[in-house]
Amino acid sequence: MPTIITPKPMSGFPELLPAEQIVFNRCLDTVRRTFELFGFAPLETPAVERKEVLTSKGGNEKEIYALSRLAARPDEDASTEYALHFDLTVPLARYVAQHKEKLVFPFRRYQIQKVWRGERPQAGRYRELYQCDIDVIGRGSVSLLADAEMPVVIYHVFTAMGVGPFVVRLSNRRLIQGFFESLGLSPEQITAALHAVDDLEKIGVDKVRALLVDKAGLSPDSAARALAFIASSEHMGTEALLGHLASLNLNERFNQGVAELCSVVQNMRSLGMPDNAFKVDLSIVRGLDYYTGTVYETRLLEHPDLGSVCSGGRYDDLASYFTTEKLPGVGISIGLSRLVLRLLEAGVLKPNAATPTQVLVTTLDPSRLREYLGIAASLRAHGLPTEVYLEQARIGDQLKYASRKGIRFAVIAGETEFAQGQVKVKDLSSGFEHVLQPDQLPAWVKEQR
RNA sequence: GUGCCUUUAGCUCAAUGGCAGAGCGCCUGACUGUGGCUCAGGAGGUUGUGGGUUCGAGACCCAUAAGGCACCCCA
Repeated sequence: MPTIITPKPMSGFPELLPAEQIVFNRCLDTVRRTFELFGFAPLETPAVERKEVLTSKGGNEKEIYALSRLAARPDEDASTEYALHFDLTVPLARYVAQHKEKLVFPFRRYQIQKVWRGERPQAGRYRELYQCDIDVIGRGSVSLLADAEMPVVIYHVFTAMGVGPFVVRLSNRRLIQGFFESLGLSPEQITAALHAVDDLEKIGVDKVRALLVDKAGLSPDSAARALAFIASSEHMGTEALLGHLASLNLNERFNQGVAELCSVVQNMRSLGMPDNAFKVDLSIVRGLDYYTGTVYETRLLEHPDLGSVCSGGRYDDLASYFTTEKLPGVGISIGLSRLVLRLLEAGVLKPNAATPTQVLVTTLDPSRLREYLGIAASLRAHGLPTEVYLEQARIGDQLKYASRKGIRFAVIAGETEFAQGQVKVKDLSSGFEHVLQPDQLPAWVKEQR
């Protein structure tokens, strides 16, 4: 008796049943199709990078999975110089720096791949997950119009995916930096203050106030003014808010941030972004210091606990670790695994079939196999995913098979039908049966939808 | 890496320290050319693992593993 290895789930490495996987893949398709609709080109980089590439940004090495061989001779090292990528931005930076003479700029690419993170899994945090990124990267500069495109792409993705109501919240780091500058803060203080503001939603106003005073060194008065400034975006409409910001005229940096924000909002609207799908929110700063201008976060209104399901922003220099050439850009990223798995749990996205098969050709009479296979071939030739029931079983079991898998149509043909040169097709969702000429079958099935 | 909680049938969960159960799912039949619905029946368990206390442990104690949650982190 061989030793049985008990199969068990691996925490943080999600896997799905077919019905759910179909939903997930449909979402992947939607993302891909929409990215291409906006002219982003596909890119896939290896699952691994050299360790030195991955740690170039001073990343958290604890959370990087390194690649090693399971066994090595005593005199050799089983470890390799490779490690699994933990996001798609670092690989992109390496890729663009490496291939920049062959790429056409502005470089618009999308990338949909798994990434791996060595963190302790918890709700909505996985160790293996899909990221879907788009970026527009320039040599020297990139139009601010690209900043306006990002939320519009996301709007199209989420709308097509059917995730329910959502809002892309956006702000501008230059603006908020300018504001803190006007309070007399040093660059270091500003960085600390931005990190504090980033935590606003998570830890609440009072704790952020304390952070601003203790960590960023603001006076209680300045902290109060900062929080009031940020809160001002909460209840103001977009127009009123932008007008208000423009009237403040705090300093050059602030004014530039305001002007950028106004331009982005205006161009988003021209691109068809409806007002209820976005909101200017000054509490959005992103924790990452490499964002320099526009920043985005997206949340689902009916699932606020999910946090941001899609975020990004503008950066001055993508690949400073890999080239001296300045490559600014703007990008946004969807954490698809967290999003889709959660929406499946919540019932927002519903699986409805465990197979792509739309028509099952039953094999009522094994001696008619040639006819059955022919019917299937004809359905497939018309683009209808079709399966033939291959085992020997009673018709009841064959229909049960179709029913359990969520196959909608069953073709049933036996002595009676063949005698008339016809076939019967049954709609399992309604129980309705229809008898017709075999050559009419594909068209009939297509009509039913 | 730290803390808290959990672990009983495929799944969700019951069971005063005293016969291990239910619902759902699965299988069979009612139904030899018709799935779902209904009805009848059936299979399925070393109660995560190892030790201890006890006449007796699924329950109490210790250890351990796995899972969940929070912290940390989130490029």
